[in-house]
Amino acid sequence: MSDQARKTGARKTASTRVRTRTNDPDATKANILEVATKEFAERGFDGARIDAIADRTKTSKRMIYYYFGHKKGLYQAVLTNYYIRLRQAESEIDLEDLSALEAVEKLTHSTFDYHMRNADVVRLVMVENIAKGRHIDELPSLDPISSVLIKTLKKVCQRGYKEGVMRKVDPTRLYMSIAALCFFNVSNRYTFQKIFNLDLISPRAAELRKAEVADMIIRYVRS
Amino acid sequence: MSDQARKTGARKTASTRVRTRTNDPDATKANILEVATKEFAERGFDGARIDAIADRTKTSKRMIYYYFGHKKGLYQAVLTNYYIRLRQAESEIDLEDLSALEAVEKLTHSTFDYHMRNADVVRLVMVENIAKGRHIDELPSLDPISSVLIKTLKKVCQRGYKEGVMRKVDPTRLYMSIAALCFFNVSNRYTFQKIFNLDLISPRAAELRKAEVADMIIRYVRS
DNA sequence: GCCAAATTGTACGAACCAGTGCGTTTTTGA
DNA sequence: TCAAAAACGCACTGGTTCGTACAATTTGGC
Repeated sequence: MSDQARKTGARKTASTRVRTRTNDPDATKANILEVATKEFAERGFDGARIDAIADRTKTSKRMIYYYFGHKKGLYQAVLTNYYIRLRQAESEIDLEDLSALEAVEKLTHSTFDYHMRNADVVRLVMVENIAKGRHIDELPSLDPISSVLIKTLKKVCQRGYKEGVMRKVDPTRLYMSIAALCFFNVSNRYTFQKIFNLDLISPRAAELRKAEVADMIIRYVRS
Repeated sequence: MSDQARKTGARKTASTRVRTRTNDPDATKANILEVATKEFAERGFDGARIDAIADRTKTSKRMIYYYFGHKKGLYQAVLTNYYIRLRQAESEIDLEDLSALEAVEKLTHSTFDYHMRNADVVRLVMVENIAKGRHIDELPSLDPISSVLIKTLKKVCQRGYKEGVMRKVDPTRLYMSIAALCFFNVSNRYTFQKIFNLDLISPRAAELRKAEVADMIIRYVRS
């Protein structure tokens, strides 16, 4: 884990120094973020309790305010942190060595698995959308364009089109469809299960649905 | 509007009597529900403020508690009310006179439009899923099975299969896919727009996406 | 070793908010 | 007409929760 490296280490200003300290701000911050992520994902922005976060942290409430200023600042830090992790996960998907259709299938499978495994990320996104994106809008750092994933997918789409196995499809909109199908399974779990009495959680049901989603995407893109 | 009828009228016990009254509990309740729906959809369960609801109501906070007991009770009433309206909207879709594929297409279009037009309903569902369905679980009245929509869709699927124009597909899972694609556009509007810089709201973009979604569904079901 | 700056702990305050006590008006049924 | 029940309004409270004042400790540079 790169968290470990961060804990005993590097500052932005003096990046290679290694220190052992009892006051360890980076570790403390990381610890707070981890706990806060769970709390915000679990209860939403307004439902989240700073005291509850503080209790589960190795440190105190005072530190939360020291490092993150306000509840909103903490939440925004959680969001930023989540996007960093998401990009990492995305960039780890290797589609180069596959045929175009196989690449689309693998991407769909990976996206599905990622959403299933990271329900708290899905919930965070829901929370932010309920807030109408007002927190994420204030974050200057995330430049909207630089999504590695879309670039990769674009290449795949172009390759598939040239080889004649795929129709011409817009990569961003294709990804939106993939994301929609993968996201829904996690995001709408509780209501859909209640209303339609359908298992969405068990590993077996998940595998079945994953295949179904991939099938749907493949049928959509192939010529 | 049937609200108007309700305002000047009928009780469960004495159903045909017409009264003019200054104390009008049914209108008051309906008014509270309407305002509460907006507030809960806008701010989530924890973010919603009873005082804010009361202010926008024709009546007072005391009345909210008189009729609905607690915040939770009010929220559950809002949920129930929403499901009643949803079923109504569903039952108004007529697929009988269409060919199987046309029926699937029309259902997709209708579902898409419904979600676009009723963003507050979408938000309510998100809110309830953030709450892990704990409120909806306590509602005894909604029997999970009786979804008119699924029954209709089942007939369509069987018809299409017999006629050889459709593959064999499970109607509930098909509806899940339709719902996922339609829901996402509204639910993840803000974050998706921010990250991928994609218009999701304008009528033109909506029409385009609607056609795309329907296309995807049709390609999935046809043989 | 010593000082300024960076960290951390404790206890508290002020605002906010769900929910209520109590009194008043309106309606219903006889 | 009258009493009981239902519908309504005002003002308040008790608990919760974000955020902070203040004091104490630790660290890095000299």
